[in-house]
Amino acid sequence: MKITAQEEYGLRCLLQLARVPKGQLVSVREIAEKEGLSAAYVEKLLRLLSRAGLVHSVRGVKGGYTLNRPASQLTLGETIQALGRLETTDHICRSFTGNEVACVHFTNCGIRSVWSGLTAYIQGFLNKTTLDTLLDNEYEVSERLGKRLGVIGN
Amino acid sequence: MKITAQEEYGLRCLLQLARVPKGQLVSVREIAEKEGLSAAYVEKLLRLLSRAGLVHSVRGVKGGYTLNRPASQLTLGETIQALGRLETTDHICRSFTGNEVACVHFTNCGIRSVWSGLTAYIQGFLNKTTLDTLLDNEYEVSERLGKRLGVIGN
DNA sequence: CGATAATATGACTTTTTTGTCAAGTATCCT
DNA sequence: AGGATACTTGACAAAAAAGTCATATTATCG
Repeated sequence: MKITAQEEYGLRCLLQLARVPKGQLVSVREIAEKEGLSAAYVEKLLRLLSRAGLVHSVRGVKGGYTLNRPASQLTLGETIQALGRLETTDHICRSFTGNEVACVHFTNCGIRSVWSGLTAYIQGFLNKTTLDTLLDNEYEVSERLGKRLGVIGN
Repeated sequence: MKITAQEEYGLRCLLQLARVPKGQLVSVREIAEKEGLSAAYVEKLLRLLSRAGLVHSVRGVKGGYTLNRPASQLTLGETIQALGRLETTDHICRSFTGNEVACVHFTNCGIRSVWSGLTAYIQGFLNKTTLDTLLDNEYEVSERLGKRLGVIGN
C-alpha cells in the first residue's frame, strides 16, 4: 500500500502547472529544473497526464504545457488515476491469481469486501481533494514558516 | 497507490492460519496448495510474518506455522506493516527526492499534508479491521452463495 | 541411528517499474 | 529559408520487486 514514484512526481509536475496564471505555458525544462528531475522523465510524466486529458501541450519555440481545467476543478483522484491507477477490487482479483488462472478465493472471499471498502474510501478522499487545495496548504505552510522557524511537522 | 503482491498473498497465508483451531500447526505445503502458490514463495511470506512476530514456526516432521495471537487480536494494519509497510509521510519525503539529496519541497510542501492525512486515515481503517472480521465476511459470502447462486458483487 | 518431513536462509533469476536516450516533428524568429 | 527551441515517441537501460532454488538445520519415527 504505497504511493508510487510516478504518482508522486507526476503530481508535482502537475502542481507546477497549477501554480502559474491560467493559460500560461510552462516548458518541460523549467519544470525539470524546479523539481530536480531529468527533462526526459518530466516529459514522460506529462505525456501520461496529457493522454488522460488533464493537460495539453503546445509545440515549437515558446511552447509548453498547461492545464486543461483550472486547479479547482482537477482532483487528486483523477491525477492518481492518470499516473498509476488506484486499483479496483475487480482489478485486484484479476491480478493476484497465484499460479492458477483465476483467484482460488473467487467464489468465497473475505478479503475482497475489505479491499473494496478500503479503495472506495480512498477514492472518496482523493476525489474530494482538488489541486488548488494542495496549493493552499503550501501557502499556509510558508505563512507559518515566516513566523516561527524550522518546524517541519509530519 | 496499490496493494502489493506481498501484502495480498501474505495476508492470504495468514488467513489460512487463522482458519484452523487455535494452536494447530499448518505446513507450508498445505498453504501453498490451498492458495495456488509455490511452496518457496509461501515460505518467504511466512518468514516476513514470523520476523514481525505475527506467527511462529515449529520445525521438524509435524512442524508448521501457527498464529501468535488469536485472529481477533491481529489487525490488518499490523499485517500490512509486516508485509509491505504503509508509508509514512516522513518516509515519502525521504524516498522521493528526485536527483537532489533532499526533496526540493522540503520546507514548503502542499502535498505532504495531504499524504499525511490520507495515510493516517488508511492506518485508521487498517488498524480497526481485525483478521477475524475477514473470516466472518467469508462466512457471510458463502451463506449468500448457498441461497442465491452466482452473484459475485464488488 | 538413519530416513523422512518439516522449517531457515541467502543467493539467484525473472518480471515489473523507473528512468533515459535518440531520432523525429512542429513552431517561432530572424 | 534555416536555425533554435520545444514537444513526441518508441525503444532501451537500470533499479526494484517478485518469485525460485539449493543447501542447511531441526524434529519425529521406526
